[in-house]
Amino acid sequence: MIISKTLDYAVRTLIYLGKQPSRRSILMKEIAENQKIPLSYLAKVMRQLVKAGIIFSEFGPNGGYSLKKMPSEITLKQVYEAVEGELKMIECFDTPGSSCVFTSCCGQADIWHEVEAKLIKILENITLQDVIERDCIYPEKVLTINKQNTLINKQERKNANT
Amino acid sequence: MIISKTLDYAVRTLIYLGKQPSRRSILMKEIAENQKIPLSYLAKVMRQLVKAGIIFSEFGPNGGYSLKKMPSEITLKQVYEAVEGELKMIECFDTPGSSCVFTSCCGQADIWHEVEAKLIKILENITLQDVIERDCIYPEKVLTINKQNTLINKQERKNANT
DNA sequence: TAATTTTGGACTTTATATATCCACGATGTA
DNA sequence: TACATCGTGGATATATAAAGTCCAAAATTA
Ligand code: SF4
Ligand code: SF4
Repeated sequence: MIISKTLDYAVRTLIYLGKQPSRRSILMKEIAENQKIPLSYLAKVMRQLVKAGIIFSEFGPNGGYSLKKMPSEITLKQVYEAVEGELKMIECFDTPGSSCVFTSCCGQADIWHEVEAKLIKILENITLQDVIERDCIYPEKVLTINKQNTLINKQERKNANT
Repeated sequence: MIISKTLDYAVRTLIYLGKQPSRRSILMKEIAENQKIPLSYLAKVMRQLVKAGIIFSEFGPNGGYSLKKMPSEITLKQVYEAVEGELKMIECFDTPGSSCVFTSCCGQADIWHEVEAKLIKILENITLQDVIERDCIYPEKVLTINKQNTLINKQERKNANT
């Protein structure tokens, strides 16, 4: 019942991205160095975050990562499930592979399900924005993007440069 | 963030003990067979429950285990901590050995601490009584003991037999 | 004393989390 | 096109923790 190192890495990465004053892409290498995360392991975590639709990745020179949503739209539940898979307190229910002989008659499973539901609700109500605001080094310029801009990125930078 | 097998064993054991109509001692072997738990592993779990003051153990013939408190006085938090140790979401705080470079400046730790506090509160508000009542085979006679009797056990049985 | 049952700890096995590696695919620049 | 940059994907290794086993010692009863 403890936050894994992997999840810690993921949250720190998102904090780092969320704190960027502009939406430029950040190199994985920069994150790894700044956050003291093994680069080759971070690569894996990043992939999971991309796959979950939380961050945005770009190849090649000037490539890197950026948030795909506003910090206030990213919940801890999303981040948790991006790296750990679906949040389940106990495996016996909703799990095809499991085969506990007591499944059909167990008060415990019910109870854990209720706890699970409450925990999920808690995590759904905490956003990356909340986490960043709690950070002691709170940047003056926090990333705030219009929903319309969510998918613009390199293009934006290109236009800005001309 | 999943209930370990060990905790599942512990709760099932307590349900089994709590369902006993009288306060007689139950053999570890009986629990292991009834609950399909490896005997030699269960032995370890029982020790932890004894150590935590949740159950009562007696040596020798007619020995075995029984609840030390009423089901309504045993919370899931107690059971959790009996087998898993103190419930902590994240290690960086309150842990002397830990040495995260960000400890002094991390919004994440704060947040997890809040989640931890909420989760603990939830687990403190669920008792073994609640779990047993949720069980589909709810015994007519549920174990209910006066607080005064908490420590009487074998003596009780002896008197009853004469 | 002998039988019974828990206790304590050392030990092994198995599973999971964490970390590493390298060849490949996508992109930008010249 | 050629080349440098940077993320992707999967295979593999290592470390750590969970789960399970075993046996001799201690406590109790008869
Ligand atoms: S005993 Fe109950 S809670 Fe435990 S695995 Fe079986 S069904 Fe689930
Ligand atoms: S980064 Fe923050 S939450 Fe993570 S271990 Fe360090 S202090 Fe704790």
